[in-house]
Amino acid sequence: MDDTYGPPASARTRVLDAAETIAAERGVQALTLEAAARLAHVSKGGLLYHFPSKEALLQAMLERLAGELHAAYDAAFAATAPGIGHATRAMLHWTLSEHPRRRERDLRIASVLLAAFHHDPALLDPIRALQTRIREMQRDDGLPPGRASLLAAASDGLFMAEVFRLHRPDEAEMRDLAAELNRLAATP
Amino acid sequence: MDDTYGPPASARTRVLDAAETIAAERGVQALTLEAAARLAHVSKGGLLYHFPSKEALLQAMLERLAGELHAAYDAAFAATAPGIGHATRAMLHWTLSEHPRRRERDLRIASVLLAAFHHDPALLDPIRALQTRIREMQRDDGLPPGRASLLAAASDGLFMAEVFRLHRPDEAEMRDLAAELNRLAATP
DNA sequence: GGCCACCAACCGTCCGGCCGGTTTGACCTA
DNA sequence: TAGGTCAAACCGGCCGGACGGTTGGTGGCC
Repeated sequence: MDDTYGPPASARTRVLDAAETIAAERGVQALTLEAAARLAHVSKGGLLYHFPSKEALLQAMLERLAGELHAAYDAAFAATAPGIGHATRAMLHWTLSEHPRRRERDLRIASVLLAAFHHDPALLDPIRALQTRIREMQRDDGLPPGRASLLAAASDGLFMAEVFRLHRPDEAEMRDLAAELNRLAATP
Repeated sequence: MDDTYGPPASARTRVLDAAETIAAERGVQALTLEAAARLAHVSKGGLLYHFPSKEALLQAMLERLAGELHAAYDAAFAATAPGIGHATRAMLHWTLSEHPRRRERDLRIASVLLAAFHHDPALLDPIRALQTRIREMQRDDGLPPGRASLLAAASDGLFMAEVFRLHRPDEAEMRDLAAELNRLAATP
């Protein structure tokens, strides 16, 4: 979110933030143009000035999200020690990162994905592109065949548990799981 | 689906099948009471005779699905050789099974989950119960700590790629991935 | 006759999208 | 610097359609 101080956020940004907040806190079906406009302190007409249709709004949300995720992965890659499993360890570093609002972050991502997918599955294309890019970087990672795929799938699975509010590992289980993941990402 | 021959399917069953078909083929937002009734050759009033609300319909879909999945897991467990990682190998056997319509099966499950979740996340409780049961069986599986969790997450991740129509491994990648999964499910 | 299964027309609500305004502020010109 | 111009940004009421749910029936079978 645009939580930096300084000039007040533009109406466009406020609408995007509001839409994400509604989807995350009240669910996909609560995300209507009127609700987003109201939370962003913009009239419905004003919202439609920036996003001529609901699909345009969702598309903009997805593009912004995909941009952030690309940048986050690149940062994780740069901050990860080179060597065997570089791209894979970077991916795990990002998914397992313990910053305090990890849960909120995942919930926000999940809500945007669900809202967009509900309207039109094709809207997820920017996310598919990110996934493809990471898979390509993993290809020459020096890990045994199937290993990178397995770890990517596991990472996706943890995320899915968040998306659908399924079983979330407790702290101890998470620690063991993370250790196993990291071990497999560095063992040829 | 109820594709056995014999007495014609009851209206109730036809409606459940129709609802699943619509969700799978045309997406969650196309699943309306009218559409389901039409496809099932039942009037809207007739549908509401069996399912007094949309929520009741979705709940029935979920319960039927959860029942099938419980039975499928039990069958897989019985068909799996005992020993280290029994419950985990059974889980993998089911998710990786190569029966010809695996893709359709996953798509159908995904659609039901999405439709129910969209209406009310609490409707997924029967699925959560199944997941909890499998986790409990895995607890005393004789695998190193974190291993069962990892493999369960990977299994979920493969399923999530299907749910959101994301990257699906090609045949070669799938073979390597399956080999790696099975190896890890049998190695202490 | 009476009940079960089903029908078809209808209703109220909500939501996406449109439209005719109105304010704001940047830029020009004399 | 006062006045004028114009477009970008924004307003809020309205409409049409779709969807979930209701109601008053109707035919067949025990």
